[in-house]
Amino acid sequence: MSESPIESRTLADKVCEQIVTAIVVGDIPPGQKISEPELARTYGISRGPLREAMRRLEGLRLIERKPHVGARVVKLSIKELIEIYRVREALEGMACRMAAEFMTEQEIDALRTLLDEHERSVEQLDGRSYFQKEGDLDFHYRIVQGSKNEKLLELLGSDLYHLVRMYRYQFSVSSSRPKRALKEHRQIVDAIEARDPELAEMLMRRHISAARKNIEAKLDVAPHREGKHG
Amino acid sequence: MSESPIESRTLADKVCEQIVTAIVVGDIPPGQKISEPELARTYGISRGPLREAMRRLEGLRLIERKPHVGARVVKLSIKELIEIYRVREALEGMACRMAAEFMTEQEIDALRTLLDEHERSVEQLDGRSYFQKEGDLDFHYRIVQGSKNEKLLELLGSDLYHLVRMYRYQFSVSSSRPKRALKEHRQIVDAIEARDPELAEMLMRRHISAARKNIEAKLDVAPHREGKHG
DNA sequence: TAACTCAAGATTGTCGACAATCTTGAAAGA
DNA sequence: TCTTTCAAGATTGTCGACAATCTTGAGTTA
Repeated sequence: MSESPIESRTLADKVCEQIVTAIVVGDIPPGQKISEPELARTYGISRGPLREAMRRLEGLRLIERKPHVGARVVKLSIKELIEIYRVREALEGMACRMAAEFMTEQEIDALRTLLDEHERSVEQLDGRSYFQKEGDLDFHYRIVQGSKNEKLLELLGSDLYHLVRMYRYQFSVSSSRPKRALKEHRQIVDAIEARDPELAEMLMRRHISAARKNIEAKLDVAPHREGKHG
Repeated sequence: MSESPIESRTLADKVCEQIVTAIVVGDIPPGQKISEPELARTYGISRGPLREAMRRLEGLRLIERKPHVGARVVKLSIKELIEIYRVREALEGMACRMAAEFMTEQEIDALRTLLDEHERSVEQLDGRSYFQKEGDLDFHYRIVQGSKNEKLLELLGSDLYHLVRMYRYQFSVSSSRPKRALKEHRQIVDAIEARDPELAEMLMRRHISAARKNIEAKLDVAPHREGKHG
């Protein structure tokens, strides 16, 4: 099945992946204008595949293009971050509901194992490094997988995933209360294991909603106004 | 501001729009393999912009590409249709909740006017033509706009919109009970006007969930199995 | 007869060059 | 001095051609 490391991935795909990482971790800063010939030289390819990669980045909402003007890396705003949390609340709530129906026992066990690892990580490292970044995303990603709904996986796992990572890296937004978050994660797994879709959805929505409100409070954002300048 | 009919839309954009319509209404049938040189000749452009357009179609999930093999129009399946309804239930539910908070009085009035038009359409045409296709989408689209959440608008209005239209055209899926649907629409607007987010979300979710269950029952789909051959 | 090999054809991926558009900086005029 | 105009430069959009890969059909062999 997966023994042949299919190198038939096209140049555009590989370069796209590299640029995604470069943007997410901040090597290419937000707001930066992107010069096609320059980037093409940087990655040693022609403008053709580079433009294909950029079109894909546009689909991921990581860059914005204007005809005859050029492309620039999106600049993150608090407003958009809040909006994304609303979307996640809706989508991941539904995913959690369906995970309570369709997740297999093995997947649930693996989820518990993951939470045990997180607990050790929280205790040892005072909850700084892993858990707050990729680890938390791991948990959420697995639940989305457990929903067995490929559309949800596409939207959350492919479209929003990179943006969420970008925010975490650049704004250092993270649960800021790892132990509380971990406890909520355990409650969610309990609900899934109990095959209680209603409860599972409610807990996930509260979990994400709490994170959003935490950010709103921290950054003193009036939630009912549309702050144009972040 | 908006007096100059900016024709600076690129070739790829215009052709992309044409191909979207061609796919949605079935001029290019599902499963059809797409030949780049042929399509390029058809629309009188070169392969360069055509490939850009196709990359965009891929982002809209209207075609699927495999490296070195080619692209083909997605073939719709009942399974995917059901999945989309789940996504819509989650996303439009949230949109409706937020619309109850942020929609302006003018927008609510316009929504009522739209429903009046729908009612006439339902009475006169026995609910066949307009209401069952674009009209219903109008209603849902306006509520998403009313949420004032641009991410929701992106996901529902740009990404899922064309797929939903495609299903409507090709499977003739429509509420099949226009009067019932219209009544539910009115209830939703009532909740929005009453500024009751909880109720608004619940009604919208029930509205979409009912449509999904209706399809499942009609097409005799076991909702808990993953039917591979649609 | 069935399965395998391989070569011809077609298709996609990639490249470099030209044309159209936008941005800039300086020069001219009020 | 400030505003306007315009031309040079750079950047993006478009095109045609070449290279790499896949698909196909015929031919060969067990």
